Amino acid sequence: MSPPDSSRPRSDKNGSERAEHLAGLIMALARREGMKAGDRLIEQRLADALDLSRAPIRLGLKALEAAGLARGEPHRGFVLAKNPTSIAAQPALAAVRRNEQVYATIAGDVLATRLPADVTEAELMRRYDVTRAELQRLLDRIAAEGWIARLPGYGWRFAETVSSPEAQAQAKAFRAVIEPAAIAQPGFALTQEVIIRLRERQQRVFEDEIEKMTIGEIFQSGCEFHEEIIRGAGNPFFLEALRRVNSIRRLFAYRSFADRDGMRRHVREHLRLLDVLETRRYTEAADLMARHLQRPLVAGLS
Amino acid sequence: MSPPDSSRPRSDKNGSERAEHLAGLIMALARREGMKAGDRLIEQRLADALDLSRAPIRLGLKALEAAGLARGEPHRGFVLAKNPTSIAAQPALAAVRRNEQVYATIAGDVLATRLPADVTEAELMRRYDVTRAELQRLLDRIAAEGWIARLPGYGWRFAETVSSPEAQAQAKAFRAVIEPAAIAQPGFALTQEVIIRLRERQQRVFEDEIEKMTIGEIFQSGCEFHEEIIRGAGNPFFLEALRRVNSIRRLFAYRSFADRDGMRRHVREHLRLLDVLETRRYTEAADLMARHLQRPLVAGLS
DNA sequence: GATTGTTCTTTTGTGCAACAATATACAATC
DNA sequence: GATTGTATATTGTTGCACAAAAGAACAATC
Repeated sequence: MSPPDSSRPRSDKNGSERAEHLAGLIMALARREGMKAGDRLIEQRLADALDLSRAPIRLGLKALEAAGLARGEPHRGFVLAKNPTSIAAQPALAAVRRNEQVYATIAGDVLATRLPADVTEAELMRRYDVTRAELQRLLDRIAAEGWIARLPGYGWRFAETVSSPEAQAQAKAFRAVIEPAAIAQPGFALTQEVIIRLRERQQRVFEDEIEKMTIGEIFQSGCEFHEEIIRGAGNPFFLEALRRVNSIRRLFAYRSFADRDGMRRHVREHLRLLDVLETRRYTEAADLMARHLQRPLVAGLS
Repeated sequence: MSPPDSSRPRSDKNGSERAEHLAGLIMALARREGMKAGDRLIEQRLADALDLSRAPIRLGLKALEAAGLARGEPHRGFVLAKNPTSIAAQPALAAVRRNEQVYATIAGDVLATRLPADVTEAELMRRYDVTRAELQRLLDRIAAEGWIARLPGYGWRFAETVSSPEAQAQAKAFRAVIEPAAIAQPGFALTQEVIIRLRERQQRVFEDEIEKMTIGEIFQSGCEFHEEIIRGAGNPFFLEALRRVNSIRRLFAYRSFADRDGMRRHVREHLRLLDVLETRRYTEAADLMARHLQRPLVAGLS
């Protein structure tokens, strides 16, 4: 119909989009693990932690070096050049992949119901100007996160879980059921190591990182905390259910504002919960969790 | 390595695999709806119910006619030729699609841990002798059901939810938490129509169909019952969580034997539950549900 | 007025071949 | 002994042309 519009260049000439992405993953990991400047970045260890092999890790490391965040000597591997900070604060890695942007745009459009519940791939390809392959990866990811599903014929349907305005309250109600229940499960237990690791991380956040973290990171850290706790039930169904809720809550998170004080209080509750869990008073812990989840707090943040 | 084995014929000459599949869907629907011989099969209505358009429905109807299960007059549409019975009992439609078999085989292999947790697509293609496209559809479906997930690099990883031997008990524990809790949610409500429809269906199963149904069908009917109930909470997170558990329980179901008496008792409990729900005694209903779910019963059947 | 028959358009799946990314194994180096 | 460097095999992705499936609109029939 319209003139054969010279479509957007197939692949922009930034050679190393993937590499920068990997670099970001590595930095995020280093951050979570509380690594400091000077710590070694051991390929195999990173590979294991990220469920990859050394080849892609190495790409990421080279990108980190190019960005000045790591230093490498031949045969001696790489070393962190700076204390890892928020990725968002690293302009050198700011080449957020195009797909991320499209993802975010779609998420925004769905949340604002600017998209119909049922859509076809072709529609989306036109609307967001992506290739079929790119779109399919996106859709697969979204499907895995549980907010879109294939229709039997053509097209996809967004889950009501996202499109509805009450979704946030519903997510909260759901968590208020499963999280305390998980803790109250007969076999519930957390190893000392896990508790220590969680406490360290929360403490770090509490003491000096809250100010430097983005909303997304704070949210992520909260999710990981709760998921680690619920994992203690030893029942993957609880964990998986929580993961799904969280992946949807993440969509809302970007809209919520940063209330650093509220967050501090929130993290303090996490620490308190850990204390109770450590002494194995699980009934009490379940109770505490229930109250923790009821607190109003920052919209959408727990 | 081995001689270039003349691979399996691309597409066996059964022209209408898809059509038979659609026919099966239509019969299953007719069955669920309690239709009888002589009832009209209205294209648009079927299309709406199956989330498809009339084109594929029509294919299915023609296949049904070819199989002698429906009769069609020009310009007068199709009519059920026989009371719809178990699809398994319809040899004419027995051309279960090859993919179903592969699916079942994979499921079996995973349950019996004959497969490693991490697999690559190429491995699976070789092992089950399917094309890439076929395999991808299967994997997508399995991923949607939640028991496999893509790894960041190559390959896929089966969820521990399936591979572990305690999965069944864990599914039960999880349901015992969410189902009663859903009923106990503040806004819980079921419309009279839903209750009536459910009661009808359960009654039908109870009175004369249990004997004729396959394990899979009985299981399916149970799932639908519970899902319909939980939907009353108006919170899609509960519903979705239950759906996921059920799609995994379905894998186990095929291994369990048929205890028709246990099932009768089971269905009777469903009917009792409906009575309580009808009078809006939700606390009591939640209780009843909790007990219903605790009952040992047939392995894997609730 | 509802339903079916027919036709046309749009959308999606498929197979292939070149290409890119990842994994693996082993040698080299600290 | 652990870690990095390198080479090679394996695996997955992309774009394209073509085939098949699904959807939509409207006429024909009951």
